[in-house]
Amino acid sequence: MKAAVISKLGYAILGLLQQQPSSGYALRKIFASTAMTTYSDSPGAIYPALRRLEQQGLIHGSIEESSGLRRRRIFRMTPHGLAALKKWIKRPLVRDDVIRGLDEVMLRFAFSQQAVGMPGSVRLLKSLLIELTSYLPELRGQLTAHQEAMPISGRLALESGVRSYECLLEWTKYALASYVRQEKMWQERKRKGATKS
Amino acid sequence: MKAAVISKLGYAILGLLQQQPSSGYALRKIFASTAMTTYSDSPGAIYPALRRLEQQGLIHGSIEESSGLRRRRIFRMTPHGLAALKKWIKRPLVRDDVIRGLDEVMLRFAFSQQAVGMPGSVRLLKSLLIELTSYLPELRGQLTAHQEAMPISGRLALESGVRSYECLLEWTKYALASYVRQEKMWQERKRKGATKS
DNA sequence: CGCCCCATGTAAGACGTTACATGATTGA
DNA sequence: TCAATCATGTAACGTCTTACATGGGGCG
Repeated sequence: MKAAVISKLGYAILGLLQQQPSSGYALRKIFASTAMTTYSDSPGAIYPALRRLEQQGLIHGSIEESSGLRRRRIFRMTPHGLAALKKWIKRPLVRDDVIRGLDEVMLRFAFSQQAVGMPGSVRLLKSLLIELTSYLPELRGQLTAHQEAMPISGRLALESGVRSYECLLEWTKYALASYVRQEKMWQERKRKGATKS
Repeated sequence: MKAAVISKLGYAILGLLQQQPSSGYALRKIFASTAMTTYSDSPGAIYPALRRLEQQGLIHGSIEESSGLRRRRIFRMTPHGLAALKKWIKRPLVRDDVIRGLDEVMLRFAFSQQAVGMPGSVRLLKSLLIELTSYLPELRGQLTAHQEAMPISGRLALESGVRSYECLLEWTKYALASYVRQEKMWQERKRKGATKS
């Protein structure tokens, strides 16, 4: 069995289709207009990506004739697609994900709640926390080690990297805290509901 | 005349060669071991990139026989290469650079001081400041607008984006301030030197 | 009628990834 | 002598970019 290889754009599409079935054009608009602008909205990227996903049996497009407009293909996620999405989100975080693929990690997190539930989101955050706390000192070390040999702009650029990771670490803690809060509220509601009934 | 198209990796190489002539292998080690790990250290990326740059006349490699090891090609930047690097760094910042190509902007800044001097670095920072201050409110607007419709993890992911831009804005101000400080010191030294002589 | 938006697609080309190939030198 | 490191390269493959093509529908 071939390990289904799916591009980042592919996962972004899968995640969006999980939220609701959409046409290629609707996806393009999402990529073009929302904060997901990091992903390509060009037809030359999206339509081939959709075809690949369909050939892998992860999504399925059906022609919708109802509206008077040109035929539109609405894509839906298949059970296989959902499984692939879950697997991707649950994949253990490694150092390399944090260094070279942070945007992909954030994408996984963004879709995590719907796909694997709150415990899954929390797991992802916790391993992100671990990776960040192990990587940051190393990066700071590079800064102090090389700062003599670098022009000011080089040092500042490196500092910007350190800062952005520090910022992300803060966010991770904040996100975890808000999940804890959420869970407490949920428990509370459950308790109240139990006493009432 | 063809507009020399240079990839991000190409510019990264140009910038490093500006600092000092290096072999392909040395460049690979830099990409593999320093904070520049975002750029590929695979030979399949670097050697073709070097060849392209050489064909465009931006760098020139000369075989160094001296050491007993296998022949090594040391690449040096040509005047054309320096011109291309400067042009790239001076290129006006647009919204899109900030949204889709922040890492490239940081790369430009990192090399700016050596290539175009402190005034060039400051110019880059100032336009980054402008773009960020115009983009951030828009991004925050998206957050408030869509937050009802998103799962918590989606909202948090978007918040992480907002925060990282806020963090970058802070850094930009900090970097600008340290250039101002630097300039003051420089003026100071000049004044003292003048009184002494 | 011309123009813009909806909506889908294809083709050429550039670039990076992965994997393989080569070969010399150093050290266990 | 076997493995690791230095050092350069090539080939197949996948994906994105850019640009073009097509065609219906609404609007001034």
